[in-house]
Amino acid sequence: MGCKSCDKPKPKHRKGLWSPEEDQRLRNYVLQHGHGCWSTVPIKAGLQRNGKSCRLRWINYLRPGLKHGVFTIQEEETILSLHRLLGNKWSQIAQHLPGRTDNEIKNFWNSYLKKKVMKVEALELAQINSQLLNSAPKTEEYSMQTINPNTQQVSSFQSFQQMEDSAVDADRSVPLPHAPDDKVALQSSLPRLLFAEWLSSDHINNRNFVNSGGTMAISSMMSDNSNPDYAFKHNLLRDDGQFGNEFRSGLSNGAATYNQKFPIQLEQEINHQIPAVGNGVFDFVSMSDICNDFNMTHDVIY
DNA sequence: AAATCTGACAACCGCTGTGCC
DNA sequence: AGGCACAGCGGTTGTCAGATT
Repeated sequence: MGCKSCDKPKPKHRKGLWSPEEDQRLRNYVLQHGHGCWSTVPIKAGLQRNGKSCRLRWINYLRPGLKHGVFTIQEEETILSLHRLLGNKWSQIAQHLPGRTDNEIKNFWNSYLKKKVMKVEALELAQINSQLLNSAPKTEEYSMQTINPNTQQVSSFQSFQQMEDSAVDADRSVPLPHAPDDKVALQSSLPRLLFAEWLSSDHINNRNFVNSGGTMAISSMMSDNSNPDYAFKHNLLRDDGQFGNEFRSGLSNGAATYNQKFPIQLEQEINHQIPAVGNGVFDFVSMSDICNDFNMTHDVIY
């Protein structure tokens, strides 16, 4: 004895590429009636497809207003920036590229952009290695004079434009100062580092990042959800102008260290070093300040 | 000229989230 | 509360055309 649902004859759905006639039927139907419930569309439109397939075909190919063809340089840069910010969130990336679908962007990334990024990162890594070999610091600590703002970042979260530029423009090296008086100059020359996971989708969707002078800063949304409007800015420079231990550990251990260690460490420091707040080691800043000060080409989102 | 390789794109599959009953 | 249907998403696979051997 079988159950009723099992006895239902399963309709044979066509698979594979869509024919022009199928496209025409689907287009006509949706334009006239709207899609409503997609599972009923193929029946009403007289198609041998399942609803899911119809939905996908409409969204990715037939929907009015879609762009097809080559991605522009601007679109490419947007995808790179947003991918750094959001990761493989193709639908969210697609929202910023009118006329492009998530599927199209995903394919473009997998077939072209990913390779391009990997190539540049490999180049960057080789450059870092050769610089480290050449500078040969005497101790485990990195000498302030040998740190190049373009290369002190771990390659995986460096601005794509910076990576490309740094490969051809060695003059960007900024001599790093010893004296605290030079701290401001140093801070204004260094890129900021902002982790995407600390931004809400509202910040991502609604903010334009504009330039103003910069400080070397790690900006973090507080993990305390009761205070969502404030972030913590950690300058990573002690008052003597040297990098703190956190920065050195980030440098020597790679991106994972930043990502995993800093929120915890910051919380500990917030709890135990409150007197430091406001003197240049820690500063409270609003999330909007971070967004307004952030520059997509100078600073780095990870 | 034929076989093979490669890249780009289209479509499918499986999982998750959401709303409704 | 739980089951179901549906939409949406991201990873993967299939297909095809052009390039290469």
